[in-house]
Amino acid sequence: MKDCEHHHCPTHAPDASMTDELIARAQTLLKTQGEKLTQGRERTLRLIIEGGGPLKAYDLIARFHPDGSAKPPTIYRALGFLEQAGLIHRIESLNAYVACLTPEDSHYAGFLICKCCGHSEEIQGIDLDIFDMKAKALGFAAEEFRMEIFGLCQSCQPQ
Amino acid sequence: MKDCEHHHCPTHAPDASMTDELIARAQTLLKTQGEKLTQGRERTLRLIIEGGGPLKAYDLIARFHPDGSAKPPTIYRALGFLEQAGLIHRIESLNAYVACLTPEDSHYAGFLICKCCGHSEEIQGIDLDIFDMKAKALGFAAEEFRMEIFGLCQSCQPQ
DNA sequence: ATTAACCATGTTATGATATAACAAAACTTT
DNA sequence: AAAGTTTTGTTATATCATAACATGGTTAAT
Repeated sequence: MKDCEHHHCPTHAPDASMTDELIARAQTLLKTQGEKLTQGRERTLRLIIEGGGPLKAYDLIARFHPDGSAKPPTIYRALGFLEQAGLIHRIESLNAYVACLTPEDSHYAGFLICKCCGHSEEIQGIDLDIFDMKAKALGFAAEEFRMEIFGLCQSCQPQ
Repeated sequence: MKDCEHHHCPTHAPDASMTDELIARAQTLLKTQGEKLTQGRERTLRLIIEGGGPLKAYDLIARFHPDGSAKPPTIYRALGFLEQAGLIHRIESLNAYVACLTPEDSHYAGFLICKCCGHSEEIQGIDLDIFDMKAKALGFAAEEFRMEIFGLCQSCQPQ
C-alpha cells in the first residue's frame, strides 16, 4: 500500500442486509456439506464480510470480542474452516483474508489487488483451460488455482 | 506436502556447470542494471539454485555459513535484492523461494506446485492478455501477475 | 591521496504470523 | 445417561520477517 495524496476509494463493505444475506447463504451452503456455522465461525465470517476488503488474522483477533482479544487459535480455526468451505479466500501475498461473494460456485481464487489503496476485487469467469492444458503438457495434474494480480484500481490511477 | 508411500521424484537441482552458468548470467544481467552480485547475494543465489526447489528463508539462514547460522537480515536482504532483480521468485503459498531459470525475460511468475513432493516448476509463455483485458474491463491497471497452481506432478500421480 | 557520499553489511532486538498439544465443554447417537 | 465425536478453551511455542542503528567498503570528486 503506497503513500499517496489522492483520496482512496471508499470501503467496499456490503450494507447490513447484504451481510445478513451472505451469512444466510453460508448457512445454507454448509448444511448441504453436513457442516455447521457455529457461533465463532459466524462471528469471524461476519467480521470479514463487514471488513469490505482484505483483513489480517490479527485484526480479526482484535475485533472478535467487544472487549479484549480472542486467542489466536480461535481465529485460525475459524479461518481454516471457512476457507475449506469456500466461504473465504486467503490472499497469500497479503497474508489476509476476504469473503467470497459467490461461495456456491466451485471456483479458483483470482484477485486484483490495488497496490495503492489495498482494495481487492475477486475476478470471476476466467477460462482456466489454457492453464490446465499447459499443466497437462508438463505432466502435471492441476487441482487448485490461485491468481494474484497487482496494479492500480480505477480510483488510484493517475488521471 | 502429503504423507505418502510412493517414491518422490528426485531433486531438480541443476548440475554444477549449470549452476555456474546461472550465476554468470545473473552477474551479466545485474551489470546491465547497474547493480552488483556481492558475495552474500551470490552465496544466497547459489544456495537457492542448488536447492533445486522451493527453499525457506530459515533453511538458507542455516546453510549460509559452513558453521553456525547467518542472521536473518543477511538472508532477507539478499532475498529482497534477488527478487527485485528478477533472479528469484517468492512462492507466496509456501513462504519459499526458487531460482528463476530465465531471468533475462521480463515476466510474471507462474508456478506448478506439487502437493505431494513439494516440487515446483515455473511455467512460461502464458498469454496474459485474458487477465489484462479482464482487469481493464474492471478499470484496473494490472502490473504484476502471480499464479500458483497446486496439483500433482507426474511422479506423484496414481498410476 | 583525502574526504565525502553512498551503498552494503553486521548486530541486536522485536514484531508479525501461525500452530502444537492437551484439557474442557457441547453436541450426537445410541 | 453413557459413549463417541466435534468444537472450543488455554498455554505455550514455532515460524516468518523487519526496524533501527552501528560499522565497514567502494566510488567519485576534490
